[in-house]
Amino acid sequence: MHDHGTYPLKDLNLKTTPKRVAILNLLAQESTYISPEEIWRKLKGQFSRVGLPTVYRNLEELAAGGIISKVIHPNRQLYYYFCPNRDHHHHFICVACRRVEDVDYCGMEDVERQVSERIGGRVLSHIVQVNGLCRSCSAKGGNGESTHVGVMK
Amino acid sequence: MHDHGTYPLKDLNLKTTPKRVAILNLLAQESTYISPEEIWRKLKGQFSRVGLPTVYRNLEELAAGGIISKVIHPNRQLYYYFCPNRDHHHHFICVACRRVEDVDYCGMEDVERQVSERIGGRVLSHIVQVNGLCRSCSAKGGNGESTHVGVMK
DNA sequence: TTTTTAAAAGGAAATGATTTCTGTTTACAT
DNA sequence: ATGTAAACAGAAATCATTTCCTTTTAAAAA
Repeated sequence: MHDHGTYPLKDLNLKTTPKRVAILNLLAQESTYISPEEIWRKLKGQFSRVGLPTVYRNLEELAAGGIISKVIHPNRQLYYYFCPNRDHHHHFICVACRRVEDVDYCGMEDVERQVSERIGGRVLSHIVQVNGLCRSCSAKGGNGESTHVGVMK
Repeated sequence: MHDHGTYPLKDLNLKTTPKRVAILNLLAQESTYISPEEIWRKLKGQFSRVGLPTVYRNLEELAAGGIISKVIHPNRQLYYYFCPNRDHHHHFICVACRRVEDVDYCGMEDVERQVSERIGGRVLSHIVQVNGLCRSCSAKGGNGESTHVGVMK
C-alpha cells in the first residue's frame, strides 16, 4: 500500500493529480493484471466524471516512466499491472483456458547477458511469456493445439 | 524456398488452397516480420479478388497449427513471420528506434523446466522479447526512457 | 470421373479498443 | 495570488480485427 507521496511523479514531469494518484492506487492494490476499461469502471466509483481517454493517457505516461508495466496479452486487449511492490516474474498463459498465471521465477540473467553481447547494445528489460497447458487443463487431457495462438516453436 | 507439397497442411485438416499456399510462400520469402495488411497488399498482385478476412483467417489457422508464428509488437499491430526454415530465436526490440532484431540464441531450457515444475502444467512454447537499446542507439547516447513501452523491470 | 460435402473465400458491415480534437479546468511554479 | 503548461471531459474519429451470410471450391467418397 503506497502513500502517493512516494510515487516519483515529479521526476517524470507528471503532475500529482487526484485521478493519476487514484489510478496508481488502484494498480497498487491489484494482485493481477487489469485492463484500461476495468480501471475506468473502478475509477467511476470514486469520481463523478472520468473519461476513458484519461485512463489511457495516464497508463501510457506511467508506463513510459517505468512506474507501471504493460503486459501484452495474446488476445486483443492489453493489460497493465503495477510494478514497485511486486517481484519481477514471468507469465504463463494457458493456451486452452487463456488464464494467466504468474511465475515467481526469472532465470533470464544468462539470456540477457548473451543477448546484449550478440546485439552489441544495452539490455534494459525483457518480457517472457510461457505458453502451455495449466495444471487443470492438462489434466483434462486436451493438447490445446486448436487454441494455440502466439506460439513460437 | 519451400515446395508447397512439403507444408504439412493435411495434418492440420487444412485444405491446400491457392491462397493459403500463396500466403505461406510470401511468408517464406520474407526475411522479417510482416503484417496481415502487408500480406494482403502483396496477395492482391497475384489474385484478382482477395479479402482481408481471408488473410486473417489463414494466419490464425496457420499459427494455430504452428506453421507460422505470431509476434507481438509493443505497438498496436501484430506481426507474423514464417517459421519452418528459420531456427528458433528471440527478439530484441530497441526502445528508441523500435527496430526488431533477431537473436539467434535461446537459452530458455532451464526457464521452461522451472516454469512447468512450478505451474504443474505442460510448457509448449515461449515468447521472449528483450527490450533495450540497439548498438547504434546506445552509441548515440540516449537512455530511451521517454519511448519505453511494454517494459518489465 | 462424377457426386457430395465440409471447408474456404468474398464482401459488406459490425465491433471494439485506442486515439484525436477542442474547449475547459487545474496543479503548481513564480 | 496569478499565469501557464499540463490534465481533463466528452464526443467523435480511427482502424485493426471479426462476424455474417452467400457463393465457390478442394478433395473424399461413390
